[in-house]
Amino acid sequence: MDLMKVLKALSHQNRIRILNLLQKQQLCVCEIENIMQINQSNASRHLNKLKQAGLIYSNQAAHWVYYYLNNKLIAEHTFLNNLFTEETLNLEICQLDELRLQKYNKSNLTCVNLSNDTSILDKI
Amino acid sequence: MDLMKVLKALSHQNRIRILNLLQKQQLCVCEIENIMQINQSNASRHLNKLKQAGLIYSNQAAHWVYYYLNNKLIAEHTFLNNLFTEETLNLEICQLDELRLQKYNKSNLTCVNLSNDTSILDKI
DNA sequence: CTATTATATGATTATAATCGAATATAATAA
DNA sequence: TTATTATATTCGATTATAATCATATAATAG
Repeated sequence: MDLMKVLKALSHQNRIRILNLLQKQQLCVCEIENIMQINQSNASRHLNKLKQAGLIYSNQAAHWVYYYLNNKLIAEHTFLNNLFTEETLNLEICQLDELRLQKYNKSNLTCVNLSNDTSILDKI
Repeated sequence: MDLMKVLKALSHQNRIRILNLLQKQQLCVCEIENIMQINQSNASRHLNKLKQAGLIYSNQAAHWVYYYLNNKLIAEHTFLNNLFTEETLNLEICQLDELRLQKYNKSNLTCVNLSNDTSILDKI
């Protein structure tokens, strides 16, 4: 692990939000985009930075690229584990993200129809 | 604690080096400057950023301003404790810093005469 | 095949962070 | 008092990072 690269990857709020969401479940770019309410290229770029730092992996399924945590790395580096389990959720914005994630999970939205109707998430 | 502010403070190598050194003992600006072999304004600015993030405190004694870790904050946030006890020392540059700190401690140099003769540290 | 869609990337601009040199400030010593 | 010293800060320049828009790529559906 390149510690400085990881610490730099952790130094932006959007990336902390992404990592916090991925703790709950793997998500594809379009899901992250809509839950976090940021645009597509912004999401994609932050994901790439996290991937370059080794914090996440990706996995393509049809059109969609799913991102998920590198749990091995996190388990091997206690400070990462503690950061994600004890700290990130205290950020208000991360709490909002989780609310939107829950709402998304309870809805009938999926990657397939998400782009047609984001009104459920917009209201949060 | 402002998590994002702390994470941003942790995202620069010089600041990680400073925190790693302060784990061992409190140090004044001129000591940090010479041990890390960076210039005075660089040292002062990074120290200020760490102070603004709440990671360190300072204490003036005569001419000299000593900086020391906010151990309470670190104890209350396990990820910080783990970062400093398990990760930073793995950085080569931090190991070199510690060698220089040891050499400094064994020498007859102090804040008072440090500026006259830094040759001991230069050689490392 | 063509059309559509999700994601990545290029190009540009905007914003933020860092740096070294010089200066300001404040403490001390003479 | 004045001179000296340690640290903080200002300045201007540079570099790094981020954001947005447009386009490229690659997968799929029809």
